[in-house]
Amino acid sequence: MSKQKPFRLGNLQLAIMRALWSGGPATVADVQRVLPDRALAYTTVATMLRKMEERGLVAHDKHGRTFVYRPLVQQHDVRQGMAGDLLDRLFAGSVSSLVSHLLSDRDIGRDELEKLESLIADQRNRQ
Amino acid sequence: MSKQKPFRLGNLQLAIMRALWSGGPATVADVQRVLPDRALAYTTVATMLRKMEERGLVAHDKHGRTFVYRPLVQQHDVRQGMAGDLLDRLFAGSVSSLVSHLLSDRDIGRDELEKLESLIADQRNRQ
DNA sequence: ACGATATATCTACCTTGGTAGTATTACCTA
DNA sequence: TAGGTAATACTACCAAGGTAGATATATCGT
Repeated sequence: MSKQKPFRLGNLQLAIMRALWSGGPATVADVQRVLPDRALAYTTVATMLRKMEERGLVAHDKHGRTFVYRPLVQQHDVRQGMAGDLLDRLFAGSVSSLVSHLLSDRDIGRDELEKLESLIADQRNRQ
Repeated sequence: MSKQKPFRLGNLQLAIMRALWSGGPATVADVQRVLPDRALAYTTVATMLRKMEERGLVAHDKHGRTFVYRPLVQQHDVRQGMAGDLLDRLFAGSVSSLVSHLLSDRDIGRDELEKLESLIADQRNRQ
């Protein structure tokens, strides 16, 4: 578990990964269409996907002459990497400190709170 | 509260901010000396501090002809900004989802768990 | 068969973080 | 007062994220 380097993804790269994770393999046009609000040029998306392929984040298969991209890294790993990175760099590894900041800044619903409670209860039983 | 743009700080910038937050106002030499392991050239630190001043992250006063830098942004705000940013970009705002990833990836001590519990209890009572 | 459209490739540019060398200037000390 | 030291200023460079234009090419509908 947990030894890949910490996946420092930019905003656009993350948006693209999200699109691929949730929507499955997609062409450049697909990704462009699904990208939220941001009206990006087709070539911008194409260029970004090419750069991401170089970095090993995605891969493509050819359907006819069209590239169909798919994610190579899993959402879980990216989440793990980036969250752990932030935790260490900004909160010295203290989860409670991180959560404390989040709770004080945001409105958290009752259901979220309940989920948190049961997460912690589970963790307790596990130790 | 919470409307400043999301403070995207790099690694070195964060390290420098941490030094200023915890050690108080400092000269370039101070910061260089205190920076962990990384043996950076004096001018590297100086350049970074100048760039950070342009961005409004720090400011300096003159003691004689020596610059003494101090933080302009608070640790709390940076934490808030970066944590909230990550939360939205990667976990669709779900704190429980973030915590779930963190708990499954790391060894959390009993004391941390207890702090988390009481944080959540407090939040419950507040609603 | 032809033209419009979709697709991919290539190239270029800007910004920011990061790193540092060189040059200049002020200051202190012998 | 001359020379070393420490500080700032200036400039340059690289990598990566992001953005897109221009160009070439394939494909599809009429």
